[in-house]
Amino acid sequence: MAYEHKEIEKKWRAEWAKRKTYRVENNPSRPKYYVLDMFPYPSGAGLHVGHPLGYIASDIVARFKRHQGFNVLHPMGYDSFGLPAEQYAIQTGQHPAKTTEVNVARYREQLDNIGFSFDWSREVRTSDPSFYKWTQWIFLQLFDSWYDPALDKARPIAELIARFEAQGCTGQDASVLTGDVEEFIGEFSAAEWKSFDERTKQLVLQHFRLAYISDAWVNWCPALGTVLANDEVKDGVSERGGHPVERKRMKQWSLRITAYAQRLLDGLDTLDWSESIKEAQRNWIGRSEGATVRFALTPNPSPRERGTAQPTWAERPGYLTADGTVAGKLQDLARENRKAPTEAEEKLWQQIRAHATGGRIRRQHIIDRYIVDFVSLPKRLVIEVDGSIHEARQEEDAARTARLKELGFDVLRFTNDEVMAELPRVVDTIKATLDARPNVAHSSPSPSEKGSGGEVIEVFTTRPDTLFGVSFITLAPEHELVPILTNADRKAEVEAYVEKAKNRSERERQAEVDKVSGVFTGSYAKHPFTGADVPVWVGDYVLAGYGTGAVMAVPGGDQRDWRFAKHFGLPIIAVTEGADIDKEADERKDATISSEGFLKGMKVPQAITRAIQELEKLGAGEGKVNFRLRDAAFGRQRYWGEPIPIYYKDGIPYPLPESELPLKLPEVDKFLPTAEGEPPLARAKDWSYSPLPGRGAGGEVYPIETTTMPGWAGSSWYFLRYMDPHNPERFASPEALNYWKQIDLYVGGSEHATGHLLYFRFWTKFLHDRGWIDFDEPAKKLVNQGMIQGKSAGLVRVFLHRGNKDLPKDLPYEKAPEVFMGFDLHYLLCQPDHAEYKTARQYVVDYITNFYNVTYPEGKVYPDFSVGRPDLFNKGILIPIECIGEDEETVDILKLKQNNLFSRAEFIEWKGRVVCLRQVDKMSKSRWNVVNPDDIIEKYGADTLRLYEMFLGPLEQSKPWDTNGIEGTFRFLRKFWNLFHGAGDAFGVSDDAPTKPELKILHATLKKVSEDIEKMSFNTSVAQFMIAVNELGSLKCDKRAVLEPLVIALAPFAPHIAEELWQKLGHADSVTGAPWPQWNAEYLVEDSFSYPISFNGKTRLQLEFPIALDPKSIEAAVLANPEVQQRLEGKAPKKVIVVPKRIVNIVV
RNA sequence: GCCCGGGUGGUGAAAUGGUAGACACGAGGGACUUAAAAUCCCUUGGCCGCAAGGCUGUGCGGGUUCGAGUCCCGCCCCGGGCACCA
Repeated sequence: MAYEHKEIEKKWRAEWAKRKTYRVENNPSRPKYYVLDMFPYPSGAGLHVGHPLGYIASDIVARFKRHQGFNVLHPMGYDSFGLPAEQYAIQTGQHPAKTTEVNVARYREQLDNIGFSFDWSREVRTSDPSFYKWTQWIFLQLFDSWYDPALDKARPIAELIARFEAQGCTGQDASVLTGDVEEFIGEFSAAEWKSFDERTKQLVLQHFRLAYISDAWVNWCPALGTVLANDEVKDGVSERGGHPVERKRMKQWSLRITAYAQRLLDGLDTLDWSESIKEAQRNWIGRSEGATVRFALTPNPSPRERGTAQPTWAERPGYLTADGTVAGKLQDLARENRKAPTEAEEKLWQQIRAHATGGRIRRQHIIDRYIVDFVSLPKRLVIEVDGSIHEARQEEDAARTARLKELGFDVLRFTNDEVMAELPRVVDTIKATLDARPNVAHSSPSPSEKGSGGEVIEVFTTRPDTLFGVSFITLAPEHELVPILTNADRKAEVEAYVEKAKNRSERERQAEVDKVSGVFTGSYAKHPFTGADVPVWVGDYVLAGYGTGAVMAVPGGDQRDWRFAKHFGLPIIAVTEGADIDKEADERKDATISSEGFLKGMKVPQAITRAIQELEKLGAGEGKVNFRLRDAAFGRQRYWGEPIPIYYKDGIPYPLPESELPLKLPEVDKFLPTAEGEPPLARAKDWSYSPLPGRGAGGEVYPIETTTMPGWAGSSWYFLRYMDPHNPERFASPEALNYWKQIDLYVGGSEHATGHLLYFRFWTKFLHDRGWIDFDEPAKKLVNQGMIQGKSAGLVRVFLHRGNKDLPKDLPYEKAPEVFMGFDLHYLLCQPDHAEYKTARQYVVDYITNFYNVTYPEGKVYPDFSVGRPDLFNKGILIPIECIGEDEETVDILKLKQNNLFSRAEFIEWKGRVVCLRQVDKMSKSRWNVVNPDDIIEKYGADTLRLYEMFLGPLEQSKPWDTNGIEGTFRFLRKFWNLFHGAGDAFGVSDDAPTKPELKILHATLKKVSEDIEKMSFNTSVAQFMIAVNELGSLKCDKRAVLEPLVIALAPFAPHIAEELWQKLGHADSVTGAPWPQWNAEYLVEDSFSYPISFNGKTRLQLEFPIALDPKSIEAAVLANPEVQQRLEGKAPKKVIVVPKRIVNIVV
């Protein structure tokens, strides 16, 4: 009987389903092993041969572990929320749930064809309400948590409230605010906390929650109509689709992943993950150690002192808004006022500062001769709260308002009563007014906006040891102090520069990295150590989003500062010994400090420590760790995602009660944003929540959040759901969580290095902190399978030159079909020196002339033509690979013409054929180079596909798909099958005792395969199986004692054929449950070893000696050998090295 | 620029510091067959040689070692990640 793969595989797929062979129970009495594949997104294109690579590898490990007696959890499911289904829905009106359903069915069918041991009873889908109920629940846990830096873990928000009630909020708590999006809300006492109203309290708490909403800089993608996470943006365009992305400030849900930065970094050391992934995460987290340094600002002499005319406010040094003549007196008064605010002022202040709106709001600020209650300097808006006394002073107030207007301020007035009675309305009015006003200072995304103390420029540096080399300070163009620090005479220049820098796209900025640009503000800051005046510049090499958006420039020690200094002729101070500062900055970290000051002569690390000490002594700075990691944007203006279970009351977000979960996706008429630009969920009818019974009937009704969660929400915790997938009470029971714990082996692509793999670790740590799980890393071991690439095929397009006056006017260009040629012909046309060049060119000219059937004036060569670029990634024309012949390069023109896009095309043959260029490329539907596993399975069977994908090379390595070698693995399976089938193809094995050589082959194979699976070196295990089959074949071995263990060993790789043979061997149960055959070293013992005898390391002959022979005797025997003697030519060897069971080397 | 990988026959690739190229594809030759498929055998890194054999060979240049694809130093090239990150 021949090896009939189709029948066998069909039979066993059905049998496995019937017997529930792969069903896994939670059984704490057995040792567990959890193997997981990264969640696939079920795309419409289906699986290609690259997808199963990792699944096959993990399936082999899962089956192997099962043979070894482990209870193996090996589930599969779908990350079924996502953009493609929604885009498709927008185009076709088809509900994404429906598309997803179809795609999932297709995936399932393809996966089933490959014979995986997935326990499908545990399948999960992120878009299933019974799943996303728990995604929403975890979100609510995040919302209900804050990060306690003292305990270094997340805690319930109730505990923060208790703390506020007991001790208020001290400066130390500021370190909780690690995100980049919110402003520090200031300190408050326990008494103050208690006096806050509900709304204020909620606003304050927003600044601490791990899931919070705020005005944030986001990556807005207009084409996709949504915001993107940092890892979804590459080189300024969206990773999916390549649409431009811009920075935009908008209300946004974020997750405070930054609180976990240090732990995410530290945890990497405990993980058995590939170094490249760990390195990518380290880069992404971007920890840098250094110091914060504060430079006090040096006021410029005022114009008045210089005897010039009364300046307008806008011309002043900005923050100095007071009239110099009365400033001193007013300052005292203002200070007093701040200490004793009226009740209304205090109430409003708490609201305003909690609101984080319109940049920083100052209170009791002096402007000209007046103390105003509140002011936003960047928005030039004054807010006054008038007591009853103002009624008698209306005239005076009018004069005051007029003066403020003259200075460029608008005044918003409220009465005490208004503030007390209608606070929300007052706040909303202020907000609306602020929002409507243009920003004079560009609002800074800097996390360091502290809002207290005197005016300073705060910088972050990793090299405080170079402080004595500071010769200027550079601010990012977006820095909030820029407009304030700009001197009147430089205003136009600075504004122009800022405007230009702001409008330059991220892409441009990256492209023009070597162009130095900047502008002097005219202001100076005080050096904290020397007291020297340091000029303040603006330069776009400083990024607003990192550190404080300002750097202390040390041109002697930092190459970027050096270039800036060189370009603008600023002083360059040598900071280190042996530096050649005329040529470049010295960035060495093992140097000795040479700049004048107390650090001189110290080594860099020592100087860093000392500098920080001194800064702290002066109160001018302190040691600080900075991270590049930003908080994760969590809201998407999209339909097809998990709804965020939040409702709004007075504009404040509140969690939906657990009993309301899952909050199901509502039906909408269209999957597009509303006319007002609201997300699609805003289209839903009755998208609101009423806490009282009788929803909508007399009870209060509150709007529900309209953004949805991003694609990575569900995948951040799905591995836990597989442990207990149908639990209606919890995301998974404690018993299941305690049994399965972490993933033992996680297999997937390295493209998830900084996205999924970081969020998934973050959520795990969070759930651990809140006591839901007792481990804080999700996956112990991670293996990245390489990509299987496609091979694109392309042709060269021929372009007829237009606009040539000599050409006949009636050439039918517009109607002309496209003309293509092969790459062999194109190559000739590019080689004017080639012998065939002229022939080839004339051939093409003749072809085209003939084809268009036109005649030309005598002596002219027409038509004039050019050809496309041969680079497929650029301008080459890709063609479907199905249209290529067996030789892998000749185009099958008839087949190609069946494709609509080419039906009218013409192909210029050369030497009877059209040759396409093949280029290794990403395998994707759009590149027409997809190889479908179903086709391979149809021809060779799933077992062959599985073996072949493993045989291709190391799992981690990327390689182009090539069916060249597949015959080899197919032949191997046939030979394996034939070992069990004697003459006449009848099944038959003998029960004779195996011979020594047979046992040796068997045990050598068992040893190699067992070890290789542990190492995930599958290509070498397949090779070993081939060796075994070849050798047993030549020995004509048909012994059960040899073949039966081999069936078990092969079962993880080729389960269908193994089951069939197992059954034929007389077993009623499945081979998957058979215990793994142990190899026995006894059978591998050799009696003798054939020693390579080398002279000076070059092997010359082989001599066989018994294993037991000691090195001394071997040496004697080798030297006694006539051939060796002959080679020695009578000379005595200098040295003889005998390595037992390895080699003999004679040194002459 | 920085940080990870990697570079071995015509191809995919093996190789605890110890006989480089296992295994497989492809190619060439042969057997069986009317023929094809299937199967089996031989050859297959390069160069020289009828042969025995010799020389050479793991991106390049050095080094360590009795012995280096493997370890060290300096380059080149390819793939991936990060990037005016202070």
